Amino acid sequence: MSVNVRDVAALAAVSVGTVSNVMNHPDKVSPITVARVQDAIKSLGFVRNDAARQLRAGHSTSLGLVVLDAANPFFAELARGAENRAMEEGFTVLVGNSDEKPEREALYLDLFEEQRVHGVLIAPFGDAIPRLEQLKARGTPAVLVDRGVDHPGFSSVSVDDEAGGYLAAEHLLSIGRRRLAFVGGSMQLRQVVDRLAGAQRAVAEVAGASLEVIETDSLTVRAGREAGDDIRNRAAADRPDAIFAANDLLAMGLLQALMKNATVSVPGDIALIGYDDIAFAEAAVVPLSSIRQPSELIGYTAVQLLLREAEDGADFVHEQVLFQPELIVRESTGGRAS
Amino acid sequence: MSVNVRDVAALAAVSVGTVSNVMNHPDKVSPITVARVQDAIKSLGFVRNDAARQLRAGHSTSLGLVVLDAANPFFAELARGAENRAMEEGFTVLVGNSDEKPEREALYLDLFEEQRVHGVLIAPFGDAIPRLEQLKARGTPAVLVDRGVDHPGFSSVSVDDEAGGYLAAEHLLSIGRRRLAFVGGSMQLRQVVDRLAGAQRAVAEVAGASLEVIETDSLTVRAGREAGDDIRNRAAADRPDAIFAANDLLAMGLLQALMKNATVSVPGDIALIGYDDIAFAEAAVVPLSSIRQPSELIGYTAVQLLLREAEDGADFVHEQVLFQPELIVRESTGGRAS
DNA sequence: GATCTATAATGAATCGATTCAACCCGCCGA
DNA sequence: TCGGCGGGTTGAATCGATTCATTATAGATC
Repeated sequence: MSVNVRDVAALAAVSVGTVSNVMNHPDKVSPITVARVQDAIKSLGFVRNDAARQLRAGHSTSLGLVVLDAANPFFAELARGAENRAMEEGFTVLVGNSDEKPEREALYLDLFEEQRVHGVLIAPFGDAIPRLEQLKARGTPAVLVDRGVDHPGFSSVSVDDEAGGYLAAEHLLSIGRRRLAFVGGSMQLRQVVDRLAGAQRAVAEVAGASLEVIETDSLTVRAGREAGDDIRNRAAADRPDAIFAANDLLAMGLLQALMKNATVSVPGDIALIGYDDIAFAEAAVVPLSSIRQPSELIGYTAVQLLLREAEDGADFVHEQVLFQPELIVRESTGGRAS
Repeated sequence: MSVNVRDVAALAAVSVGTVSNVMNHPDKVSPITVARVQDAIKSLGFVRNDAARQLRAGHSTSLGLVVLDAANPFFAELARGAENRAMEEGFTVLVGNSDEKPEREALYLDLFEEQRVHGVLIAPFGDAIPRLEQLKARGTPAVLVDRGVDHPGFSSVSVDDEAGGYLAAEHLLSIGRRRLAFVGGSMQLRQVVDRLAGAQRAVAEVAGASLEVIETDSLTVRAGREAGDDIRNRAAADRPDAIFAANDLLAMGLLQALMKNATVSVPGDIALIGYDDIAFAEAAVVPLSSIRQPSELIGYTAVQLLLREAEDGADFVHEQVLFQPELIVRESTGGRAS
């Protein structure tokens, strides 16, 4: 049925080794032969079998990437950055969506391991470190993205979430708000915990300021809407006067829910700031203040580190890259329209 | 270095064939042996090599999906639907991003073919049919998504774009607008052409109505912003009084650009309707009217068809599934706030 | 002409899981 | 006692590209 190197070799009247060389080391083959083999390939419609190639090579030319939510533009951009860098080196990126579920995360890691991927990028949920240790022990390096590690055994590329949380809360305080709320979850996500910690630090510095913590089950528009409904249904006096949402999806959901029936005005009654600065934040009902992260750069850099580690092997020095977040002020916290 | 079936067989004191059977046909092996082999697998940390498996099997257990823009939530949802159905049958989905570029599209199709994927789902750009014919001839079935085909050789799952375009334009006309503009591109995309055709049909039915066509180079927020800047910079009298954008990303970009410096009011000066009804449309500066498509269902159904075709082989009857679009009215065309 | 070098080309061995024809062995029925 | 049956198990053959030690050829040098 399918055409293989042997068929090509026969038609071009050369050996299989030569066909292989034409595809992988054309400089080792005379130009005339190259041409003849390529003609044969074309006329037979030969497509090389990657499985056989991989089997021999011992590992694939793919990288695995596990994200928390593929529908979140932040991760879409991160993935794009990763893909770009990978493609420059001839690698492919397989994207798996954990949906913040440990079992799905595990499933993709298993899959990637069976595929003998060159390495794994992961935005981990909960404590995936033991599993990653296992991978590493079997020769598959891993880099954590969007999440720092104290663990010296792994490289990571992330943004200083504590600093970002501080920036956000400090900004809310600077515009005179005192009864802040933090909306986010799950608390299994380090990003969320760190952003909250930063916010708490900022609040502690200002006398009379408080920070209520409203935990959500995920970082989605839906979860934001639910939290927003709860807040809207409170007596006006019990509502916070500012909300820091752990990401922009939550913030968008909050925004929709709060403004329903014109119950709450943003930023009048409640100032709102998100996190990630996704493209849609600027186009929101009330353009959303946010904390910008270099999403594409994170992916790009992570692949860089991963490939270096795969190359250098055991004597690779793990690196913890930490980018700094940036405050973007828009109308949702009283900034002028852009 | 790596552990293989032979090692497992040795430790469990059975043959390699038995190890394989434990993994693939446990019913053919006595319970005691199964247990012994599984112990050996666990204690050695054996992970089966998918490349070897695939080589023997002749094809992988993956499906390829080529989308026009992975950052577009419409395709993110479509991919999720596809993944869900695929996972139910034990398949994996590899997602490739063509970015509306023929060469990237070709690259991913090549890649998928080398990987011997079970089948391909594709939202094609331009005329990919010949290439798909080639794939099919070599045994890889393909299903077109988000795009109908007259071609009987392929299944397709799409939404009636002509009807959707008609719905959108008719709605704009029904609220009294007469000087419509269609913003979209590239015209190599059948979706865009069909939506435009539907709009033209609606406009032709109303005396005194006109439709200007403003072509963009892609269906992105950026392209929308550029088109919006152009329109904003026109003399007020030369601006259309309603715009139908070929998708929501364009519409969001248009919205941002038009409202800059409060130059143009939406829907006052210009009514605006998008297409796809992505989650962010509802949360836009001015909540966006749109044409809703069952994105997740499209992906789900497409995988369904693809797997059936892969199963049945040559005697499979190709099916053209056509969903109907739905008009969603919001403030950007004067609908009441929800 | 003999010797050496550089360049091309060869093809058997290899990667690891799966398959399948052959085999083993205990047991039943004749 | 023997043939037959069938659940378990075996292990060589297989998938297809790549590698590498070996061989062949042409050209250069003395």
